[in-house]
Amino acid sequence: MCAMTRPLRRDAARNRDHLLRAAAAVFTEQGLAGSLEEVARRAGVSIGTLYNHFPTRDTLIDALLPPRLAAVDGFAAEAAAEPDPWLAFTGFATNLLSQLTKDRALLEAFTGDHPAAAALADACRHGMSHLSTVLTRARQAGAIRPDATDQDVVNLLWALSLLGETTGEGAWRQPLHFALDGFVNRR
Amino acid sequence: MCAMTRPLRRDAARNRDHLLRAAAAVFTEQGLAGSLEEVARRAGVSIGTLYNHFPTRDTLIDALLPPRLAAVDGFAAEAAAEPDPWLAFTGFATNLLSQLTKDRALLEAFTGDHPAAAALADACRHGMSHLSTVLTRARQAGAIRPDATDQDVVNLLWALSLLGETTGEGAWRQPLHFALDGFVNRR
DNA sequence: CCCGTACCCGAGGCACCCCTCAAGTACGAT
DNA sequence: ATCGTACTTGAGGGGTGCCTCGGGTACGGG
Repeated sequence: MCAMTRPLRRDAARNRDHLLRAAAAVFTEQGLAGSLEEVARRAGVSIGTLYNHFPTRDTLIDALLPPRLAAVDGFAAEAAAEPDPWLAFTGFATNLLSQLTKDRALLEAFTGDHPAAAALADACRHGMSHLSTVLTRARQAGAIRPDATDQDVVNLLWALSLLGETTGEGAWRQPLHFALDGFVNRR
Repeated sequence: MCAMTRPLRRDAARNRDHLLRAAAAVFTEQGLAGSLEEVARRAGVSIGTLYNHFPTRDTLIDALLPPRLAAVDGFAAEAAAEPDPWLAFTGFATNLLSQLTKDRALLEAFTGDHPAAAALADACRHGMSHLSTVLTRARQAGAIRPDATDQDVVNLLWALSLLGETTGEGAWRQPLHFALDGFVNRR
């Protein structure tokens, strides 16, 4: 926990850094099940070295994902600052999707395709609670139809994320726009 | 083309049948990139025999998918018989999704994940034209918002299919219901 | 019943991946 | 400059999958 461990030797620190960068690239492209040998190759390092630094795939994932979660926290803050609860919700949804479709690893982390590591499970719950907050506000303001559950919204966003992952840029934007219209409360 | 080829020997016909059944199961579970050795194993046949009957993966796929397309044609007929253009559309969409989420191979065929065989490309265009027909009717009746393109609808359905494939049964039904509401024309 | 041949088998070559470990390298404290 | 050791290396064993091909099996016409 605390930084009581001796600092890494310079070459080791460099290698670890290269590995993390390479893993980010490979996981973003191939998902969390991407090839570790490919990671080592791209890092310019032997496969043995990869296993020295990260004994299991999950330790690598855990070292990699936390930074990316900052983005989601940022979206939540942005949503909290938006006075209109409906706009807060749609803005959050759009931001989240744009993030998830850019990064296959993040999507798999959120959707739990991988029996991954501790930090990951936390992250997932964290993101969900942000979404839940935004939704609750919209619901209390009467902006969202009352028969729509949190899970329905999650499923819609999840679906469009999967689409974005396979089609690449932007195919999800119009559908999201129309679909969200279907969640408006028309008393 | 015509059945000028000598009929198969009895054991060969049996093996071919077993292979097709096994392939259907494996492709439905694992997608069109599923293991051919697994197919041979489940068919109770050697891998060599599989390659005797189907020299490439695509010949196997082509022999397998056409029957399943009948279902989609049926949905289109049902939609044509429905007097209300909006109900025709939503019914068709629901039926299509329920089919695509049951069969990963069919979904991949439609979404073109696989650089597959001739019959498949036809099938895809065929299904699209059915959808286009239903949509055009709804649009001409003024039931659907005019700024929604065919592609937007396709993308939404595609997205929910992907969701259904990963979550299994039913997670797409409510989201589809709400999302379609967003496509209603509220002049 | 017999034989030609249509068909089947499965070992084996190739490629990729996971993970380990004994031997070698190079960092940095002295 | 020297040496202990933290770190790196890459061959290698085990696994899975694709596809081929030479030898064996059994079907069915005669």
